[in-house]
Amino acid sequence: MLDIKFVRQNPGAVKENIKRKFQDDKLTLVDDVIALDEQYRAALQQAETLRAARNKGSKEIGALMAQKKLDEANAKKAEIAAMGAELDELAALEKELAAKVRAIMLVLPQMMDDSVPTGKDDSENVELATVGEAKVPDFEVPYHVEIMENLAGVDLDSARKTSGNGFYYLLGDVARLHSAVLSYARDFMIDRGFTYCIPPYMIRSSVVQGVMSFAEMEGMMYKIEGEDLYLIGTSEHSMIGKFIDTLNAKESLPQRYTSYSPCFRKEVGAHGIEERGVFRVHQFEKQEMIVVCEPEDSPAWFEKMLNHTVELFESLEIPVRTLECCSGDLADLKVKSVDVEAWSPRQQKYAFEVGSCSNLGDAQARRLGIRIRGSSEATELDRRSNYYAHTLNNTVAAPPRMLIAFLENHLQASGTVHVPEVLRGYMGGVETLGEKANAT
RNA sequence: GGAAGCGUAUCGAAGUGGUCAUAACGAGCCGCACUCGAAAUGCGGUUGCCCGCAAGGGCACGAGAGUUCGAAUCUCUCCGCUUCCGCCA
Repeated sequence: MLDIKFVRQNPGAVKENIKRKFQDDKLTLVDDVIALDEQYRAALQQAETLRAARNKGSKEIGALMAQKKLDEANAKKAEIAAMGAELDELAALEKELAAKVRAIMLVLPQMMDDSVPTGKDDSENVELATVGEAKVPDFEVPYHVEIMENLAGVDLDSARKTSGNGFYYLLGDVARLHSAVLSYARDFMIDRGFTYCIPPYMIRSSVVQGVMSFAEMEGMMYKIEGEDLYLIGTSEHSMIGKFIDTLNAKESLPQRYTSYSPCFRKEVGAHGIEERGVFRVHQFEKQEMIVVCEPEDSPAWFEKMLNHTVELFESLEIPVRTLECCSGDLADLKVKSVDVEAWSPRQQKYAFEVGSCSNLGDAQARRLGIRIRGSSEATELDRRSNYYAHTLNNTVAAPPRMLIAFLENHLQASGTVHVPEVLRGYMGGVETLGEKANAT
């Protein structure tokens, strides 16, 4: 959400930002909201003037009552009661206008970073870098479900019966690999100064509305029947929500967490839920990182966080590329976003989106009330009022999707799967998966 | 899940329909004084949001709604906390 003052003062820039996102239908909203805001402030002023008069009168009644001047008090009461209707009307108008302004403000996209390339949709995202050697094997790499089945590592038939499409049973070495990757990712981030956290997996609607746009909420979030609770789509939701309505001391920033959680997503409208396998599923697990920081520090944190993920994949010997989200593909709350895509030896392209690093600027902070206490320097001139923090989030590792990339890239011609050095400690020292199966 | 109690500033806590919310009282924190320095003591300061160029005004006592000329105070709903009971990993 933007600052209404910013919109008022920079309508041109706001419109330009909307155009760059190819959301021309929202252009008229800018002038609409400025006009509504003006009406709102006028109504507010009128209502406040009336309230001031009422407060003053009520105080006088109190004084009269104390002096036992009942007649005068009653006369005053009638006088103020007469103002009641007008005040009610103005209060209703004020409320209505405020709601209208907010409704539009929630729909206006966040101002993007200048560095975001202009483009209509995901086809115009821009490759930034490739890391690792993208290999094309000299044998045929099967579909990931087949690789997993060869390791006796997945049971989709049973999952369809118990839960439906988009769910899975992971078994044996594949399940262990799943846990190993998460544990390794956790420690990888702890080593980089992030605090490990296990958050609530359900959150209230007020928090949901703070961390994402309405459209996202509809398409992603599972609601618990009869409760004001939603299953989280990512631990980012709980982790940013953790800071709701806080006024933070400068010294307490940056806040850096790496959080683990299962993630639940409806994937409404996502064509791909029909995709066979575990690429797009209703339930997965994720090691995440989030940062709450000073506004001026968010671009630097963005780079650092992105590098962490790239380095993690490098250490797992999985080639990746970074792909900058273009303006049209960038979610409305985001200032900037870069995806990490893993190499698919089977498809011979970077096919797997395994991470997404985003700078939300003050969008979530403004919705949730995450503020920083301004300097309290003695002199008035140095005194800086309180201001909104910036929030960022990024994937560390999200299996089982990332296991697809893992298995494809580490599959050997023999059908076994190579376990990279860094993961062996989490796999009981195993260097190769599938050897026993081959032997028998 | 049942019962009772509670939710006021950084913390403890008073206020139970108006003259106490720039929130009593106590503590903490910051500054100053005293001191060689410190402790102790004394004095001063110390919530946030909104409108406004300003003067000023409005709002907030967990959240929301209601009663009233007027609500921290009365009523209702919700959220949270504490204690006891029940249940449970």
